[in-house]
Amino acid sequence: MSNSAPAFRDLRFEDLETLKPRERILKTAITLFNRYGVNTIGIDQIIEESNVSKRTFYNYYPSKNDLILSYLEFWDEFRFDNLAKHLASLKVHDPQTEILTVFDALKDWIGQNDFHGCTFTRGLSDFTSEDTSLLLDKVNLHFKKAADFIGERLAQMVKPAKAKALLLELLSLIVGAMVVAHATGDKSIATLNKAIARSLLEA
Amino acid sequence: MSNSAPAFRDLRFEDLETLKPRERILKTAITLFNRYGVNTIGIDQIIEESNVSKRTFYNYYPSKNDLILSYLEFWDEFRFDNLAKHLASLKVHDPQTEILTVFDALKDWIGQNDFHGCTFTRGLSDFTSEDTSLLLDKVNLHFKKAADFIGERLAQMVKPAKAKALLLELLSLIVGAMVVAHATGDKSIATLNKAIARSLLEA
DNA sequence: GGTAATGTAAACAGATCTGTCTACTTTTGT
DNA sequence: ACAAAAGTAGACAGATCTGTTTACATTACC
Repeated sequence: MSNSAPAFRDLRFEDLETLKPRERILKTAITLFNRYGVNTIGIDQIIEESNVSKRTFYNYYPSKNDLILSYLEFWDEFRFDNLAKHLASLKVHDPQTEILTVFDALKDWIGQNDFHGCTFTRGLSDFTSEDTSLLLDKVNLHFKKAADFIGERLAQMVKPAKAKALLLELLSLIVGAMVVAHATGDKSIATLNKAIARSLLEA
Repeated sequence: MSNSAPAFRDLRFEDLETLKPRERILKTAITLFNRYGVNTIGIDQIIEESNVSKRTFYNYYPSKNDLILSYLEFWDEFRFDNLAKHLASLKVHDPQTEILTVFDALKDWIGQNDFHGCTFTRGLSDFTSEDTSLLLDKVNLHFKKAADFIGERLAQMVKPAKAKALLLELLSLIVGAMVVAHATGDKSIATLNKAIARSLLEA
């Protein structure tokens, strides 16, 4: 696992044939991994659907795990960039408002066409073997970044003991929304949970 | 996929060598599937760790999917039996109390040694191919049973429009607790979310 | 005690998967 | 224009996985 991810761009909406091989491979992986999971999708299928030769594939991604790593990096980057965009459009910047903005970003994430559950929640279960420990690290890092973002703002609002409970509750509202949206197809849960989060923060 | 599950017993705490081959296989599968997932665990590994010959394995479980099905049935049965046990010990039986009891059962489930996330939440992602559609059906049936249990009681408490939102919120609190407990290792989330559920139901 | 059921051990077939390698073609930069 | 870089096509090795089969041993039961 050695390659760095390509500069961020929204590969999801880019035409396959206009992309260079490397990004064409990644875009195909994003689609297939999201839909069927990293374990059931083989290299051969990604190679075929991205119209690339096997040699070219292994030139850019020396192993399948490298590709999965880039896939995780893509979504991590995408999600935090999206959050940053929402934050930038805020008029006020108090901690509570910023925390609640996470639920607006969440709404985008859930609402994307072809949403098949949270990549990172899934990763908690997918990367349990020794040769995927680096991938599990990436997953945990993503959760840590999210927890830190919220935790830092809670620290400005409430006492530490209260902050600890609130952090767990907020994380639960976030991932709960994703799983419920995935399982039921009902996307209103993001808005419902934002309201619950607000009432918790104002209590 | 043809075999029926063995009569319910808590195989999780039963000694391997005291069990008959069929249940020895299932117990091994429960342990390994929970920890590493159904996709990364092979038949050969289950056969070896359950001290059974390949022939015997295929005698009881004609295919790997049969075993996974029994595994799902085991947990479905276990969870609803556990809920029933909690319900039986209630003094009062109003709808709200019964709904909140789900969080007590959830606490047991999360608190089990070797908890590695929700079997059924994971199944939503694991069973995405054509030859696992029956397994996905089982997963969805489990969620439907849970949703029905809560939904029937909500119908006695609030108006339909309110019930729809409450159902999603409660399901989110349940699965959110499981994922957060899995990701962080902090099991207090079950109790925290029960309190949130209570305040939602009393609003 | 003898027969049928149930078990062990392990070779084998066939499919699939990751990753390597060879031979050839196209693109690109200067 | 021409050399280097990047690409295609695809055979192949080696590992792994599911499921079958053969040959033999043990257990259970009437």
